Amino acid sequence: MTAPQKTDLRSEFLRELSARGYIHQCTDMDALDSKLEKGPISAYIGFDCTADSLHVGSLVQIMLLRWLQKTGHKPIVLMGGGTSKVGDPSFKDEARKLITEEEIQHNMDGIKKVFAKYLTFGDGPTDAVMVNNADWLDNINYLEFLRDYGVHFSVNRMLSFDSVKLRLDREQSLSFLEFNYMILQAYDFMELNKRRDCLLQMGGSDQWGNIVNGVDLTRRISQNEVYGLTSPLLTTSSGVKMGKTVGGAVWLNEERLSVYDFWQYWRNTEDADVGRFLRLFTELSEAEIQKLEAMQGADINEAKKVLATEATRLCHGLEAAEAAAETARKAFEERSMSADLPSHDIEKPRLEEGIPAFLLFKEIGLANSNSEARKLIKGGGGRLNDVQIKDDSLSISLSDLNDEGSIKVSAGKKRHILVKPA
RNA sequence: GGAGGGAUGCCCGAGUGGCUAAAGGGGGCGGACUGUAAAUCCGCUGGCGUCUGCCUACGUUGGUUCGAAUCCAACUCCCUCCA
Repeated sequence: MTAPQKTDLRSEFLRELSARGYIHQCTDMDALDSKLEKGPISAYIGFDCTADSLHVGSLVQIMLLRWLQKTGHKPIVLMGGGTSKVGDPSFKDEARKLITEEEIQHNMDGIKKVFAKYLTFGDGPTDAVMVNNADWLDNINYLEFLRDYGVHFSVNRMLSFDSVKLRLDREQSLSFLEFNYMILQAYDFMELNKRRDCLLQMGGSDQWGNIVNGVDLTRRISQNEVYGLTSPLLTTSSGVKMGKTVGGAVWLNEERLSVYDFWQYWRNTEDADVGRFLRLFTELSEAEIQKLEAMQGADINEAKKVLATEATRLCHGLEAAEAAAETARKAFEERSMSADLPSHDIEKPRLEEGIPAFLLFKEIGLANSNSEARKLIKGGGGRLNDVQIKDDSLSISLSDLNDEGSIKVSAGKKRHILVKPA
């Protein structure tokens, strides 16, 4: 494993990645650098299709592919249609339903929409392509596979990888099934090298062992030299995994998370993370970033707004990003109503009658249960048109409509929903 | 195959017959302070629109008991050691 050496990198791709903090480890930095310099190469990253959208946790990987394309190379998005069919190996909690073919197809369609925002797909030399490992994994014959490929895997060597060493040191069990995951992923790489002349696999640092196995297998079977590159595992400065908020994961699909909420996620970045996130999640130049991250005290809020708008622009487009920024500006800086806050329609007759506050909070998604809504309100976190309410059963009706013709319902200071009669 | 240990709420982890919706911590949510930040302090953290009430919950199923997370039996899964 070679540590990143930012000094003598020549290819645009690696220079950019290195400067922006995307690189954790690389199997052979120098050789990869020269390959990249000689001409366009194909590189891939694998994604599971266990949900119909990706979230912020996969964003670094997506950005890697985007930079790859931007610097003149060809991204391959590998969907784990084959591996997703196997499902989670540990059935410890409860026998979870296996995902059906239809669900996998549905999820792939959703994920495809995400990638369409970040990459340009097509048939051109640097156009991205999407492939599915079910195409070659589905019909593998066990014995044949073992004889052809199993012989190339040394258990001794596989045991030496950090990913499993930790498990072994802690004396926790490592199932044989997990070993096969590693082998299947290695096979993917070899297959992509054969089919599409793919030279590089990227992924999170947790994928290192799997990637290295793919590099080795490809060398043994095809006598081709391929490379692996991993990105660091991202946490916030407070040590929290990225991408979780009140509503759950920070999804990249608009159907799963509104553009406004996506913008808010970045706006709420911790001070200490601003520079790092600007490099990873926007395409601003180093000079601009240095200017932004140098801001001190309350000024750094301006940098956070830039971060939010830039990151949102990549995912949802400039127009939507700026609209979200404007909505937030009105909501937080003018403390005024904005018609663009997420809204929820309630049938007019019900509003005429009046709805108890806690039921309304539950219904519009500001609380997950009636009790939670009651506790929220009793704890002072419920607001009606910016006025704190203390009675959890307070009847909310048409008489609470404000000048804009809606009712602004808030949980805490940051989550607002406009209730509109319909 | 044999011996021993274990399974507790979102996570970690206490609890060995009633005082247990279950200590403590983490995480999360809300409040105060701020800058829509961090740190700090405070509150909340299974569900149920009638609430000194009901329901659900300590791996699963059954049993003992007035009463079980706690005792017994069988089962499932995990770990350690031996073969």
